[in-house]
Amino acid sequence: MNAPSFNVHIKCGDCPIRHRAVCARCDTDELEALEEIKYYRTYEAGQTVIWSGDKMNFVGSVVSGIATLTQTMEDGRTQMVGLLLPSDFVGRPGRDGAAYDVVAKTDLTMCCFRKKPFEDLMGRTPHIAHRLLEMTLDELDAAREWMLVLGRKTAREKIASLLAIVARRDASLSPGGPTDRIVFDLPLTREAMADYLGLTLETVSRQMSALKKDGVIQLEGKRHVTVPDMSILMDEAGDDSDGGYLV
Amino acid sequence: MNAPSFNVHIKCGDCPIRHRAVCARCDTDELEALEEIKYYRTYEAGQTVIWSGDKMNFVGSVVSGIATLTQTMEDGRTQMVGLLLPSDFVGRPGRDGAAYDVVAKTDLTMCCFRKKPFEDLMGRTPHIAHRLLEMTLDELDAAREWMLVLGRKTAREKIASLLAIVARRDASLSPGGPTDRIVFDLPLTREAMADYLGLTLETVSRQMSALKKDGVIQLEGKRHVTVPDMSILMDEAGDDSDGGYLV
DNA sequence: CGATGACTTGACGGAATTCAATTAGAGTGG
DNA sequence: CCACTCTAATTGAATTCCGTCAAGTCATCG
Repeated sequence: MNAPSFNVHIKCGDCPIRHRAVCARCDTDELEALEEIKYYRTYEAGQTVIWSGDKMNFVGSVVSGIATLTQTMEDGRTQMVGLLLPSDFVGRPGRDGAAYDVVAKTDLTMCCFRKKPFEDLMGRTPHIAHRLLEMTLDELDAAREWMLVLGRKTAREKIASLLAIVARRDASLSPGGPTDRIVFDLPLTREAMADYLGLTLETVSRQMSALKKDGVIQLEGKRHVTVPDMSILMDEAGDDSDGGYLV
Repeated sequence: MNAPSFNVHIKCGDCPIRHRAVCARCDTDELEALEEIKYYRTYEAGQTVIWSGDKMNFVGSVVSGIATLTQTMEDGRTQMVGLLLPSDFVGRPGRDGAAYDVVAKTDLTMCCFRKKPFEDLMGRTPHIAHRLLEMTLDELDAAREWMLVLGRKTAREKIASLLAIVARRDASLSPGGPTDRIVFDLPLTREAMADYLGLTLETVSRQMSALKKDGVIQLEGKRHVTVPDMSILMDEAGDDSDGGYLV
């Protein structure tokens, strides 16, 4: 088991998630205080960042890479309950134990703060507390959106919903009008998709094939997806065309 | 359609949810400021408190009664995404539109604040902001617990999980050791249970009958439930025996 | 007493899981 | 470069659980 490494360091001013993370509203002084107590960690794809039930002695933000939040039942059934993308916050101020497993799905860089100093700083810095509240409310909305997906959508709609989320996120990062074709790489294996969607990986595979056959998506290799017409995909997802979405 | 009524008034000091709601950490001065801007509303069972998409001009706490938070797809499929019990907070500071329908399931009393004054007060009152963050984090945990239920549990486990939650809540309010039999009234119709669990009402009914036949629960009438042995119910729910739970 | 709403029960069909076999692709080493 | 291995993914066949449709019960209320 390979340990996380600590060799990186970035100035907050140069940080790629500066304007989206928990520090987004901080002024120069506040950033300096954060700079004092922060440190970086990197994890390799597949490494577990935090085990459910373990004591958490740090909180932090995802700087780059993707991680998942999952719950597991005794008999091994697992459900992903969150997808952590750059700028997302990990950990809960005011609680010691971790409630979920956090697993790096790609190589991952985290900006960490020891919990106690961070909590103290948060007490003195309303900008941080306020931004964290805002982010937590967004996550709660995302979780509730996902409850509709898990509870009421068919397998085909679930797959389309997931693809739509990933497609949207990528579209927001790259240029091109809303009617343009969207191309992206799935950051998740079929198994991880299944864990997110409350399906088996076989069902995921079958529905991916079906969406491909029906021309809703095109596939090159297993992971490279092209969406020729986003509105058709949204239709398949069963959403009213706008949809307030994850992250 | 009968309008909500406004005729109640309670002093914050005498309020039954004083120590659990968003005002829980407020000192006397802060309570006075809240007292200034608050007002009560009551709704009858069945009334819709807020329509999804409507402009929200107030936020507030449930004082007594039960309400639900639901999402609906165009074709009518609905999923409950939250159960609002006394002390729970409704509304989102910093956002205008409501994201979900809020429906009173019993007669309901709410302690309301007009949104703008509340937001201003929150900016000046870290105790309120901090408590709201804490409550939102709890709700996020509850939503994620529920994602496991929706995504991975069988119909029987879902029913058992819901009964366990209601039983626990009632047990925490009334005396009796943890091994004692627990007796309570279901606050939800079969249909509301189905909406919560991502099932049909027929399946709910069948599984209730099955749990009754197997002696996991006893039923008098449709709603009055006795749990002879809580650990058996927990077993049926598929949880590891402790479980961090809703509310 | 009929009407209404909440709930139960049965029969059937279909969607998703389970079990199992096969294929594709990436990486290793002779 | 070509076997060989390992993991990820696809595909098929059988099974099962849950949803759909339909009928019927029970309690409450005007």
